[in-house]
Amino acid sequence: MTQQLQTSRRTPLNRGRVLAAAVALADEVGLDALSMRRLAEVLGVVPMALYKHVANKDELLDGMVDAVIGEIAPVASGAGWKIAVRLRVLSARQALLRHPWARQALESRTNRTPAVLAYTDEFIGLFLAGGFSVDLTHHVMHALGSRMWGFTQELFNAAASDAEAAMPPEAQAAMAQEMALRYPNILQVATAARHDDGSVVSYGCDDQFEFEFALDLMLDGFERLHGQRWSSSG
Amino acid sequence: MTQQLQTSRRTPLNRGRVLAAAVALADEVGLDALSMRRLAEVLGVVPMALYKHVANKDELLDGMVDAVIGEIAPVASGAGWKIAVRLRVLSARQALLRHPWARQALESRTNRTPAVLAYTDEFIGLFLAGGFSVDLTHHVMHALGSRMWGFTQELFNAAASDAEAAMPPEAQAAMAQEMALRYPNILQVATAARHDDGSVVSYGCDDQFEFEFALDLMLDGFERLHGQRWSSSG
DNA sequence: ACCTGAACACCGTTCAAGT
DNA sequence: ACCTGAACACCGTTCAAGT
Repeated sequence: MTQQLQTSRRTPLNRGRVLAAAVALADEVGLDALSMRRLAEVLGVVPMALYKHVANKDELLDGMVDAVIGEIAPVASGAGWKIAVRLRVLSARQALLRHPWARQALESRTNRTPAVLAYTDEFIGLFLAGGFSVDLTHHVMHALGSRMWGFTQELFNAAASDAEAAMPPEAQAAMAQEMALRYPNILQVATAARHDDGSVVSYGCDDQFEFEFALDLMLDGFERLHGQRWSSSG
Repeated sequence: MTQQLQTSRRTPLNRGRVLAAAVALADEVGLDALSMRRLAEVLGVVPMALYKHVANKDELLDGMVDAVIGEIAPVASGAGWKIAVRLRVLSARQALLRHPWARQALESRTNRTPAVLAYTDEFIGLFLAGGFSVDLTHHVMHALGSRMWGFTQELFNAAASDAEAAMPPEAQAAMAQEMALRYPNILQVATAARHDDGSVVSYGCDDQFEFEFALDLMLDGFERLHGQRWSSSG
């Protein structure tokens, strides 16, 4: 504690140290618990000291997002567009999975940082290099949306089924009965899909499988449209 | 002001009035500016008075989401699964477009309210009634994700291009030149796609077209898999 | 039964001052 | 050049008290 404070005093703050500490703190406590004041405390510094290195909290978040994007593997060379896009998306997914807060940060940002723009530009380049028209590429990018970053909005998040797992058995049974009565279709689909846990809702699915299922569905669709020289004007 | 306060005193608060006021306030000022304290002020009441009608802010947000879901048109009867799903999604989209904050609220929620579950259950029912296997329906629901609610994560949001539109012409020109040098692919795709405004980034697109393009791409994919009796196990 | 007042433990950020 | 202290204008929420 005192040790850390002294170390901090010795080596002065800089933008890189602030961002690295912010990423580490968010990894540990989540994005909602990341405050300027708490970050300052970790760095052994008074809150206002941070404002010499980042303009405000928004810029801090931008810097954190850029750091995560820096972890995405570069484009595979020599592969066809479909394989290259697939690898890039799955690599982005790995980086985002290492920093669970990054998805929320990416969603909340206005997102025009150089790293975001560079990633997007390279991504578009994969389709153009594959012979896609500018027109089709544009719609394809919209259709992919956040899937470009390796994530999508899931139906229900993990927190709910974690809470369910913590419930006493009789409460779980009562919930299952209630679900069966009121929401029979959900129960059917969820029960068929459950893998490791016995949750009533559709968590405990193989997220990676679901993600690739949807990604491949879209890529196959893009391939088909490209093959038939699809155009939005006709 | 005094008038409003007196009216509020006459008719006591109840959950419905609190929720209606919250929806109206969020419509007006956005979700980030919606605070318990500000809502109380609008209702001419002290902040703590709200806590007799909603347990906390999370429950308030759940109630607001439920109110928006209540605006979604009921399922079309007698149509095939593809048309019924399409109509339902586009109706949800209309409801969400009327309340721009609802998307953010829906994303942030743990989302297990009765209204969310009921909507999801009916939605799943459309595929099952269309003859989809439980297995395929499960993956299809994951693939749709938030598209079920009529929205998807866009690449860049409107705020950025609004800011750009407010920039002086020479600054816009400088930005275009910078984009051309650094991000030529983005510029190409964005320039080809611009409709009404002259923005350098990909806003000013026809959102409705883009949404339906992606939705139909997925529905066509689902139809194809269903037709070939696709199963995840083989 | 319903509402209030005061308080607690937080936020992000500005401003003037220190070294 | 970099950091600090005090302050401002906010949050959500608890608790004991009022009517």
